[in-house]
Amino acid sequence: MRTKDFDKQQRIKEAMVRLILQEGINGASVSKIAREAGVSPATIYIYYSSKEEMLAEVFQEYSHQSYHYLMRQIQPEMDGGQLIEAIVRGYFAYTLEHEEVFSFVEQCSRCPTLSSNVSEEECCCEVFDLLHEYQDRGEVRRWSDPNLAAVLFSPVRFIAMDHSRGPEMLEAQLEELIQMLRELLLVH
Amino acid sequence: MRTKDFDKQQRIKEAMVRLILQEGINGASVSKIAREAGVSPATIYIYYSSKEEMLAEVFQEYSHQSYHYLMRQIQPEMDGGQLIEAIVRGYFAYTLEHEEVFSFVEQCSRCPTLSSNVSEEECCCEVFDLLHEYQDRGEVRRWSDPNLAAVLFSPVRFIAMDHSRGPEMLEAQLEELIQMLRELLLVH
Amino acid sequence: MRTKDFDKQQRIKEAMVRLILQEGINGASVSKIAREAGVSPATIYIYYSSKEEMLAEVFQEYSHQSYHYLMRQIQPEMDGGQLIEAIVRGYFAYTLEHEEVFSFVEQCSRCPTLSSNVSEEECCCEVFDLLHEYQDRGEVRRWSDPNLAAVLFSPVRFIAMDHSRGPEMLEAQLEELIQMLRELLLVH
Amino acid sequence: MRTKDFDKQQRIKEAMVRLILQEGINGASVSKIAREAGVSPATIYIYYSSKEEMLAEVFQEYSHQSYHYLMRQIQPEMDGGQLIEAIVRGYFAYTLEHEEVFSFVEQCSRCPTLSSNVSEEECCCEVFDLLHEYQDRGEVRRWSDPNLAAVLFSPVRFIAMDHSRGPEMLEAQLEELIQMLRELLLVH
DNA sequence: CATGAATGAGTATTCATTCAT
DNA sequence: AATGAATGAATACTCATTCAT
Repeated sequence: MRTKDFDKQQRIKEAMVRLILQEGINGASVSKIAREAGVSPATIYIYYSSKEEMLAEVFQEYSHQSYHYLMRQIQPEMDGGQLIEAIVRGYFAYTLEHEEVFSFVEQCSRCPTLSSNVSEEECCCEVFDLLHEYQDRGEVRRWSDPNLAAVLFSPVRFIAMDHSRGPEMLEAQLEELIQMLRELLLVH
Repeated sequence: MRTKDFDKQQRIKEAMVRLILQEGINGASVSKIAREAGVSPATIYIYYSSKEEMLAEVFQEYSHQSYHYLMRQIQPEMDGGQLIEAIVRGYFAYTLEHEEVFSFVEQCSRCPTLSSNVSEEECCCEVFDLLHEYQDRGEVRRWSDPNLAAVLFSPVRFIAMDHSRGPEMLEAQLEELIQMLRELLLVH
Repeated sequence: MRTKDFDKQQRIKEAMVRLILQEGINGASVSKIAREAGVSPATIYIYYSSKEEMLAEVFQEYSHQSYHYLMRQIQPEMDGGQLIEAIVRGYFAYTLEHEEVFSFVEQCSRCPTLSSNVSEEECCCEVFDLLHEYQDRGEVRRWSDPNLAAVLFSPVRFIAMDHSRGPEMLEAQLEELIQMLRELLLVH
Repeated sequence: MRTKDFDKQQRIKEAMVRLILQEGINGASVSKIAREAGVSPATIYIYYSSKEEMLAEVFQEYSHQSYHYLMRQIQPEMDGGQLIEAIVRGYFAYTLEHEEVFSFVEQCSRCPTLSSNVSEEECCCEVFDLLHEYQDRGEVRRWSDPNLAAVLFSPVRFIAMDHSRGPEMLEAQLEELIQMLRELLLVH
């Protein structure tokens, strides 16, 4: 018996994500994904029972990824100001480095048939744990978790989605956003 | 027969937006839209030269709608604090009242084949004009336009997209967000 | 607007029936039927909402055909013996002249998902009416309708299905069967 | 391990026949049969070289089964009238007890790609031998073998296929059919 | 302007079969 | 002998679009 080739599954996931970045969630048909991954359409159905299930499963999996990435940017000795900078810059760097996954997750989270199963807050609970520590140490203000998430992540995503600005404008905008969030979130 | 034709086109637009809310951008096929609008598929091609063009055109049109709605919530005699409340509450009310259009615009704006043509900033220029007045009067701080947009609109959208919370929780969250934005944006 | 081309629907039905004779109910795929009928696969779905529905509808339609054919072979002035001969020979002639339809109906009536909707007895009610007249006139014995159908039609079908015998053997067999049925069914 | 292998092949055959009763000859795919039998699809190809060959072989095998069953219902001391009753009731009992095999054989025997290889008369030669004895003893009339088969078996099959009648109606119908066949076949 | 019929190219999915272990 | 992974070709069906009226 041949053993399951998990590299093959990885290639399927990557092909799907790549195609969805290029052509939108519409354009990513099963046969295109198969061709892009170098497998037969039938092979996809060994790993996923339907296209819908595949989307949902990969969406679920990748929705955590940005927060894991983020956590790696943060050092324990940082103070509150550095933490906010690390989060904003780390999240933004993620959107650049993993453009396809970012675009994929953004598209899926807007799709009514997919988004219901994945909640943002479950994904970023590690970040919340960290923020709670800073709140307990009196460095970060005690705004509620949902609003912390709302102001920390969605403005960065908003900036990352706008491809019209040049790199130095972006840098200036990020810099200012960090300043705004420091004023808003740090205890003075 | 100007009104009748206009009516038909309006019905097509509404049918499309309704379908996209229900079934996602995939599920809205031309025939389904036609059936939902009560016209023949061929009729749609009288008003739009292709499905792609139809999506783009209606997206363009509706992407302004939330800001027009917003502007109607604002009275000239409001002070800065009232302005911020009106913007946040107005925008959130819009996402509830025009759920389909909101979902449609959100989906389109993440779709790589569509979003390139419509920039958020063009859509909310009226709101910027207003904010500039308040900045000139020394009531609102002089953060850059892109970051003003980022913190004023995307957190509200983020909250509006999360359907897991009950109404009284939502109200508390909005209240807190307004307080946060007042601290951040008003001159003290 | 183009008008529905009922000749096209006829060609679809004939193509289906022809294919099912040649390759069995397995081999008759929608695309093969379309190719055989000279239309696009999509066209079939203008006339039938699914393959299952198409099979069921055409089966229903054709299951009456043999009995209509039969009735045309019968003259009012025939006596009981001539009636039985006309039925047996007429039914057998039908199986030869409409080989594809006969094979199609035989196959469908054995398929558990199709046969439940079509009852043989509804199809041959005209023949029953006729037999009742002969029973009332004292020419045909008063066996029950189901058993009349059982002995009049199924042995003929059984003979018609066996393609191993030559024509003169068949003729002799039919002749004998007629004699058997006369003995069994006529009042002496 | 002779028994184990035999077991596996038996399970495959039974799974196939069961599935064909439930879903028709279309619905019985190799993978479904394998799943139903609890073996791998590849295993089926150890016992049969193709699906077509498997169908043909199992059809061939099972097409005799009803006549073997029948022969067991018959005692040597029966007279002609009892013989006919035993055949009719025995055959009918078979269709009830082995519903799946009966349905399977009926479906296969109508399928043009399968039926050509199996002739009914070869299958029931034991029954013919028996009938010839009764004919030689002057109890059963000397109708030809094909017509004997036609009137003895196909009406029963016809009745067995009609699932619309209740059990007591069926009993009455069988009773009458036995009477008919006694009149027709016995020497008076 | 408006239509329903018509379609070739595409959709997601399953098929019978073979491969590698 | 037996397996589950793998597949190219096929499945039923739908798509965006055009045609003829």
